[in-house]
Amino acid sequence: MGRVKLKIKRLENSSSRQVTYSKRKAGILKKAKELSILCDIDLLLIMFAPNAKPTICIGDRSNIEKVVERFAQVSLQERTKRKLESLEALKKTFKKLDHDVNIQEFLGSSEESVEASNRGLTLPQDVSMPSDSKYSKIR
Amino acid sequence: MGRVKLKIKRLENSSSRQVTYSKRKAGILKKAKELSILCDIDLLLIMFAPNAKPTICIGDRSNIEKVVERFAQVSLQERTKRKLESLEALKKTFKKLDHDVNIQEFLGSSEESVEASNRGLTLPQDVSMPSDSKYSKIR
DNA sequence: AACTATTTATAAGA
DNA sequence: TTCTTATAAATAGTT
Repeated sequence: MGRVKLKIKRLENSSSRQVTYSKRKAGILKKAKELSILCDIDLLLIMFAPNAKPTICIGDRSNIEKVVERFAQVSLQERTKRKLESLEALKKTFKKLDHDVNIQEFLGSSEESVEASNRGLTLPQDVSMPSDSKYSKIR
Repeated sequence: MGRVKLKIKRLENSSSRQVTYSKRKAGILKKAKELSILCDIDLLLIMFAPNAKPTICIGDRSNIEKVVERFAQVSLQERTKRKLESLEALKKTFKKLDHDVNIQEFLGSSEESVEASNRGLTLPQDVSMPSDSKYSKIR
């Protein structure tokens, strides 16, 4: 939205990146809060901008620890599956809602991974954290 | 957006709540992904709808465990502060972007809590989880 | 699942 | 940073 259509790729100009972050952060916080109220859901949104304090938003239904606990209850395999499902949903959304398609490069192809996940196979190494580990432990 | 302006309160009709959740979930996932790409930030969004599988979205910059770990690194006091800051930002946003004000009831008054948090005092009981606890432990 | 009238978010500019 | 405004995008109710 705005005077021109924005290409969805990293904004290279540092100051416009900052300005865009401020505006869009406010927008997504609003959306998150509205969604949690309208649809009565638990929700957690965390944003870590470089050189900035983290921004944390939770739904009205619960406190942040409860949401993190619920997340921790989700098994590694399940988490991977959910992430891939969201990716698939995103692809659909970008196809439907966008006139443009250039963001789809970022989404990549994950059909194989989804299948693998459904069979419980070939989980990527970089998400192989046991579901009962201490998240606070630095690796 | 839409034919009429929606009041931001729990949708009591179960089926319209479902429909709204589907639509807005897709919208916020898209927003989250765009923000993470445009502004190059770590981001985690989790939504738990009743009777539905959790929806998980992460930014392009990192894997989900990294984001949770970073969150775990944030101290209890800091987390409380960040949440309250987001609340304040939300209030501003709703004042600016909305013509309506009825959501502000939900946001409540937290100025006192922010001050208390700044002094490191009177943290609410319901967020009093030690930062080094295991999140996976059920309470 | 689609459509479309409207509201809402936001990119650029002041 | 804050406000304004033109325009793009999201979405509520409808089909």
